[in-house]
Amino acid sequence: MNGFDDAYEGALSLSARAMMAARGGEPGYLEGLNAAQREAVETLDGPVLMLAGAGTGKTKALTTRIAHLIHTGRARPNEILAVTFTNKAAREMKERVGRLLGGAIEGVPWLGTFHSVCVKLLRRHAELVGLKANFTILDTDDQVRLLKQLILAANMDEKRWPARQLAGLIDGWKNRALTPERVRGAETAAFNNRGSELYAAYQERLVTLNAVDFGDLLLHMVTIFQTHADVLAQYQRWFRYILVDEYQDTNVAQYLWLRLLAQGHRNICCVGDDDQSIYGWRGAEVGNILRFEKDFPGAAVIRLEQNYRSTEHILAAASRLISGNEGRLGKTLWTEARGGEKVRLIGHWDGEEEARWIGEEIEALAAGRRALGPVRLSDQAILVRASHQMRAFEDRFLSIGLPYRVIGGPRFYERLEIRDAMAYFRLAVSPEDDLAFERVINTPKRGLGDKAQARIQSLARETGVGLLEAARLMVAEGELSGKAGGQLRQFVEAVDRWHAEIRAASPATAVTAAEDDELLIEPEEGGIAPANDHSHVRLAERILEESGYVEMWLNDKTPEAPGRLENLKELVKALEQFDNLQGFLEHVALIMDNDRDESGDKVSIMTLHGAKGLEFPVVFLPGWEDGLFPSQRAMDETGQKGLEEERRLGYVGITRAERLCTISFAGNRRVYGQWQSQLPSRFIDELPAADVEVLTPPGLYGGGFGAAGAYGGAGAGFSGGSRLEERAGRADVYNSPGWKRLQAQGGQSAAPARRGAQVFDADAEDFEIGERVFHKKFGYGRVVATEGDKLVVDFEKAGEKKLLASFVVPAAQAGEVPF
DNA sequence: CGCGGCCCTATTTTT
DNA sequence: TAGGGCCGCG
Repeated sequence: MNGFDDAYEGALSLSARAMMAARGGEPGYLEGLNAAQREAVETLDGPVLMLAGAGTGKTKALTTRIAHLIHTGRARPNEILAVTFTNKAAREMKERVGRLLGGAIEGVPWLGTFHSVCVKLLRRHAELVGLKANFTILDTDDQVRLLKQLILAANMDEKRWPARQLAGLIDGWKNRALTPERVRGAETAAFNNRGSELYAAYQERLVTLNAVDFGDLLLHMVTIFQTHADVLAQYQRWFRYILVDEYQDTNVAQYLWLRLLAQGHRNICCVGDDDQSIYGWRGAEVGNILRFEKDFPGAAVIRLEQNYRSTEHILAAASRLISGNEGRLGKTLWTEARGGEKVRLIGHWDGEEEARWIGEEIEALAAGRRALGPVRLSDQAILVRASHQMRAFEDRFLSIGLPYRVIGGPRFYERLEIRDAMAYFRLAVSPEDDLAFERVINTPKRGLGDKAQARIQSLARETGVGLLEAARLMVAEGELSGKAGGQLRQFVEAVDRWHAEIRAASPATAVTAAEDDELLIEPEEGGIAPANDHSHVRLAERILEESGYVEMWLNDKTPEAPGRLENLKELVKALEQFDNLQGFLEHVALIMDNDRDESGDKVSIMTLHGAKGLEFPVVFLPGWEDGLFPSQRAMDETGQKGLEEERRLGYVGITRAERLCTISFAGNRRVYGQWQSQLPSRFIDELPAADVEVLTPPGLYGGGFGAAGAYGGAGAGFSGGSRLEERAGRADVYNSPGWKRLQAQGGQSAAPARRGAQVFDADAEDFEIGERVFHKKFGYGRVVATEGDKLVVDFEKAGEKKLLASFVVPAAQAGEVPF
């Protein structure tokens, strides 16, 4: 996991071949760039917006730009800040920059995720937000546990007001750079009127615990920059050139952070593609990219439009689909590639059949029984909208013995046993880490149940010390009887022992104080471990042994236990690459990577979101059915905006394919255990007929997909107009019992229901706070707040939801509604 | 404290 | 349908 740092270092010290390969006085790395890429590389000063369509070589442009900045002497490596969203992207960039530069370069660029860069900065300035430099970073799990405590402390029903929901709310605020004081208006009323209050309490608690959550990493830095001009000035001077990857995914906090850093020299280069913005639901603001030119007047806007990935048909289908969105910056992707397969479209009777067909198709491709010639399994991918769709494929592939790999899923560092082990390590490093204490005090069971823990808690509160100290007091006073008392004593002693050992090994763990004018810290991630005696690895093993944790799993006879022990071994092994436990914990908090073995010839199954940035020769896009894709929920919650994001998701999906893209849908699908008839996705209607080949499955059900008629007759007529009527008119071509049933049942399926709801063309201002309303799916509730065209409604059954006013009717009218 | 049964809910996910 | 969380019993 840390290998890339070593690779990076290694690459930097390689021979300077790439740079020496100058031709006509030009550095060799400029060769092979097209005109636009070259412009993006050579326009070094001032703001640059690089609009890079899918498959247009943006990483190449970005990394070459970094190399060019360094090579031309424009900046020293460590004066360059390059931020990405994922560790994977950061790693890839590091490798490629290293390869480009070759020669002996002094220092390395600050190249990492927003979060990892922020941690390093925040450690230097922690005291400015009331933290100590060694603060811990909580993950979602810790966060939720903490919030749960606060909700209970506020005397709220944790069932009606789930901590997860509050976590989401707070996350959203942090994404928008809202500190508790800054939450205002209707939003203060969120979460049973206690939202901002609980948020404030949570922040206080975090400071007490000397902890931050992921959102805080950015938020605290923005706060520091906004309130300490000297600190900001220092970094503005230091980071002379800034590069940002996937700019369309930045949220408000990240945007502010970047703007603050760049506003002096304005040497900022943002790379993004508004058409690939698919993370709006977690706070990303496409607006950031759309208004770049306003924020940075005089910005050079460079479009990367030549696609090197896909066939012309695939590109044409994707382009047509995305053209349905409004407010795009607009790009026209083109390719020199001619010919190739059309996008294939096929309908199936149900989800199982779809999985069966795709399985057979994959095998046929692998065996070379298709026009493309043999395609390895690892060159084929299935991209689904929602992870539950994966199951049908897994079931099918298991039964036919087709090797597959699910990408995504539960991550290594999120596993129970890993989190437990980490909590032990955390406690050993920082005995005052109360959250870690809570997590492991009774794991394995030590007879220290709720009652004993409550007593420790209250003693800690009374005396104002941490939990471990309180536990020590209780032991000293002999307040806990018999077995539990002995166990607690042993626990405290063990932690003391581990901690003493760590201190002996590295007495000066304190982060060096910040110098005023110079950044002495090195940007690279910790963990390049030379003279590493591995004593911390042995300590970690002992911690897991002495705590009884390993034994606990040895004694466990559930089928998962052996796997968990394996994982623990793997965890300990990962430690070898670090100097000490502290370094490991630091690193791991941010690298929640889940690279699993990418070896083996297997089909990949993943979500569309997970596929962003990847490419495959052959791509299957199943489940293109209205309500599933586009997702009903996305449309309910954010209306047109949501639909457009879904469309971008479709665009991302199609553009992953290099040579063959197959879209499919099923007429019937089991949803929450109930059979539902489905309508083909509206996005299918938006594909260009000339680039699509409609496959009719022989002998399965009559007629196949109605597109044959549609394309032949109506042509472009599928967009616009009354879709409902059109679909009804086409019902004869959906010649399947499922679709017939749909007709008979009218409002039973998702699509007609949606239209039913839309009968009420209401604006948010038509509703009053406190008004009782009815929603088709969520039932009755009261309006808590209005926000633009949206309402925040506290539903009796469903809890609080934010949705478009048009999906809700006054409760009084609900009786008259023809649902 | 552990287990069995009941109830409830049910995208997308990175750091 | 299915999995997770919670409660109550032994």
